Amino acid sequence: MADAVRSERERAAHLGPERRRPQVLDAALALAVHSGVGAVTIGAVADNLGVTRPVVYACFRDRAALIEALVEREGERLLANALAALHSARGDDPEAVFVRGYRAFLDVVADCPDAWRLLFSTAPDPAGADKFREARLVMADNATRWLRPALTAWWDVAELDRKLPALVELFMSSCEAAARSLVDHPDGWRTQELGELYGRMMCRAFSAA
Amino acid sequence: MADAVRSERERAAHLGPERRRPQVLDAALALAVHSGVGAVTIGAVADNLGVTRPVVYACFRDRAALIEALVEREGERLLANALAALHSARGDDPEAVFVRGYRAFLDVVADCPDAWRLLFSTAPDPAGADKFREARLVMADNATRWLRPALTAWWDVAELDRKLPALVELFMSSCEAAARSLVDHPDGWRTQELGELYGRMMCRAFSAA
DNA sequence: CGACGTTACTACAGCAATGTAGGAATTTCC
DNA sequence: GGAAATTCCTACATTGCTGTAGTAACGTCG
Repeated sequence: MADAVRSERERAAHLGPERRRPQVLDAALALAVHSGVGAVTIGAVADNLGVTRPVVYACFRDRAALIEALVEREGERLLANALAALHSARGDDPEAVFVRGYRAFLDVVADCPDAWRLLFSTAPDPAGADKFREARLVMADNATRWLRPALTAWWDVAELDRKLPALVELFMSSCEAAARSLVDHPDGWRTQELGELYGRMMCRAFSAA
Repeated sequence: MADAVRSERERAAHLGPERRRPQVLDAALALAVHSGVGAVTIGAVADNLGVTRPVVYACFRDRAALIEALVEREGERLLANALAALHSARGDDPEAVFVRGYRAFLDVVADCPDAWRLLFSTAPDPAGADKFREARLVMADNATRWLRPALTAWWDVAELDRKLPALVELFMSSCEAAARSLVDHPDGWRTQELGELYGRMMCRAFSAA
């Protein structure tokens, strides 16, 4: 099938693979967020970009490579920001630290909500499934590294090693919940208030671990 | 393409659509849980069942109808059990109620983990997307109905109406986290212990809402 | 045992997406 | 201005899945 029956469209600019690649990823991200990773077909990306499919193939070997590159780019962007957020949350008063942490985290999500949606609220496609898992694992790993010393220092949690996986699971999920609250009802809450609510609540929760 | 090049397989039993239908749903569920809803193709279901595709089409009008029926069946199973679990969690002592609630909930998940996985940790397929949303909404709705009176009666939470969506989000996520802990690391925790941990923690969290 | 209704199988047509080859337009460089 | 390189487009072959038509096996009832 031709891309356009008798194209009305202007011939696309002569950018070349190097300069085209980021545009392709942007179009793919928009599609993935709006309609799920399954909707990221070469054809759909090309259409969205006002370009024909071979142009996309010039940027990425095949569909799998495109998805992987997308997950990698967004994962790195998110991870870098989230790490900075975690590192910014230090201090002596647990509740204050938790609140700062959730606030910083929510600022990150508010800053690049699509990266978050891609990695945490869409389907892990058979294509970049490994990349998805990897990106999420890295996040969980960093969460663990932040959580463990906090829990030992402040509350001396018993049997921490055994509980830790479950606690990390809860922590990650609370972050997802906070992010969803922000992303799905953007009018109701500012990051500051929402961060305070979640920080206060989850601080209490972990103090009872 | 023929279903088998020159079928070695025995001819399948003469069951007829009525008796075949539940088998088809079982096969579809196994596929969806193992490889995502996207992997639920008519052909894959038929193969998994040792049957040819037209047999599946005799049970369900098309792929969409199959997915919808699957989500509906599993959603109802889960909902009925989860409702019973919530209703079993009543009393005067908040922490005890929370613990009973999470325990009962985890028992439900342990009882039909695949139903849970299908609805909450797989991709909402473009096919039954509405059914997915609906099933999840019903669960959230029931959570809200349980949470609201508890929060007013025990802790007289300020601005409850405004906070409630965020609190429900957190509550649902905590349930997902608990379920994941159970399903992904089935050796580490029994439902009783895990329910107590989560119940204690989340009770504290909500008391600080 | 023989005819009829039910069930499953084989084979086909259609569609949508993948990935590729060769030709046309544009830019660059002399 | 003209050749060469780059980039994009049209067109095709292939694959995988959907949904359907016609045929062969099975079971049941007279």
